[in-house]
Amino acid sequence: MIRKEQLNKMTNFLWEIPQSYREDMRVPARVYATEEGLEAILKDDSLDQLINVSTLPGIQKAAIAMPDAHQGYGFPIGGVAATKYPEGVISPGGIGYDINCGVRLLATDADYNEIKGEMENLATELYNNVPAGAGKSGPVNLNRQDFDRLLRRGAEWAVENGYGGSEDLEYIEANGRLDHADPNVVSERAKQRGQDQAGTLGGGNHFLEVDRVSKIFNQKAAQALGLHENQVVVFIHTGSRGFGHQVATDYVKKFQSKMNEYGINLPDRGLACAPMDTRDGKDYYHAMAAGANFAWCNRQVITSEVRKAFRNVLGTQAGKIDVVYDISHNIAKLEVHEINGNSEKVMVHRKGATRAFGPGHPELPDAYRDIGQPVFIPGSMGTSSYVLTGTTEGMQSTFGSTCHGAGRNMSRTAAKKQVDPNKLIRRLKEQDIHIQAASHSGVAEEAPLAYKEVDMVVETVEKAGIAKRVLQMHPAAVIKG
DNA sequence: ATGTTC
Repeated sequence: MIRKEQLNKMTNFLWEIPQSYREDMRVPARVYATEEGLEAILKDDSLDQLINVSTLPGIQKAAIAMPDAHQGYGFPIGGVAATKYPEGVISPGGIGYDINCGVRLLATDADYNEIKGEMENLATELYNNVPAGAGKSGPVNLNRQDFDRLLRRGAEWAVENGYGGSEDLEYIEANGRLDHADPNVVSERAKQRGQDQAGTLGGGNHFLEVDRVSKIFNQKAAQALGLHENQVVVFIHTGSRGFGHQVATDYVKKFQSKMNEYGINLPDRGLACAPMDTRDGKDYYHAMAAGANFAWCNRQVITSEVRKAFRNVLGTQAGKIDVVYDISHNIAKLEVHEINGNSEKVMVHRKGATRAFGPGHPELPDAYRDIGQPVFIPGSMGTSSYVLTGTTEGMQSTFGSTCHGAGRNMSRTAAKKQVDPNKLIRRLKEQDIHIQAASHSGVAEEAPLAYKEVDMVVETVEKAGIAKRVLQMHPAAVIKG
């Protein structure tokens, strides 16, 4: 395992393992962390994994880890790797098994103090409207032809079928649809698992949360996002469910058996990949795009169910519920970035990392062009969450990326041993936080003590200059799998 | 993350 002495301190918030550290490194490995944050990251294998990532064919500039980094499959969670297009590789392990896991924020017109008394009813109604937990099916159940159409069209499919309005699409990364999604390169098994899963939350760290805006750091940005203090907002964290998981499983297995054929030799099987200019590489990208589209559709269907639940409990009091934005933190995107003074096309793998484009980027909605891309950073269950925006500096240093959450610092097994879920639920209720969960052991696994301090993670990315705080939110109702 | 070990 790598030790602190082997890292060069570049700034108070950035550390580097030079390319000379190991012969097979193609670029340096960099980690954003405070001194204290680094100690936590060094406790698991995430930086050794980051060094392995730096050996990927075609990797550009650096393998990058965020302050919420922890050990994952092959690649660390909280990592960014950009590979040169088209001769570099694409790797399912650099994207994650939950393809296009991401976070969507909705803004209601309600004031927290006015609807506080309805929060428990709202939690129950949301829980009843949005199936939570592993293996649950949702309101959408499609035949194969319609499901293929959903995979091609993403969030658009949901809107066309009565889940939300077309104005929602403008406020989703990539407008909720990646081109080139191809159902023909997705296994039958993946389609079977996914065809009744749109509109479901899933388990693990996924959640549906009602929050109040508790503190504003940047008034101008908050205003552009349509957010103000004490406003009730809704936070949705989920991904592509069993569908994306099966796509990832299929291609990891396929690539692992063909690494010799591609002539690629890597230090960890979890890095299995294919050159983007091969049939296999293209097929995975097109399958991943289908997974991404499924996840956007999922969050769009859930949005529509949330609107229904609010109407059922509050009538017109909730007002119009708008999509603020929808970000992806497990995805690879073909983007143009400046590398050594040249504009280069790269496949930016973000695994547990959020795209954070700076002000002026053409892909941002008009209303957000001047403030930069909104970024949503959830804390652990029952703690606060943050809205940030991307920066110009981040475009240079991290391919326009930042962190994605608090990041675990304890295993699920260890958390289960230490936490009594009923006690935790009671304690949170005393703080006016209402939990509705499908699984009590899931609640224990997600206890705040199993996570790093989100405030520390957010402070690190802000001080490092790769994202800027806009506001803080505080939970009032939490739906968990 | 995941029909939580095809």
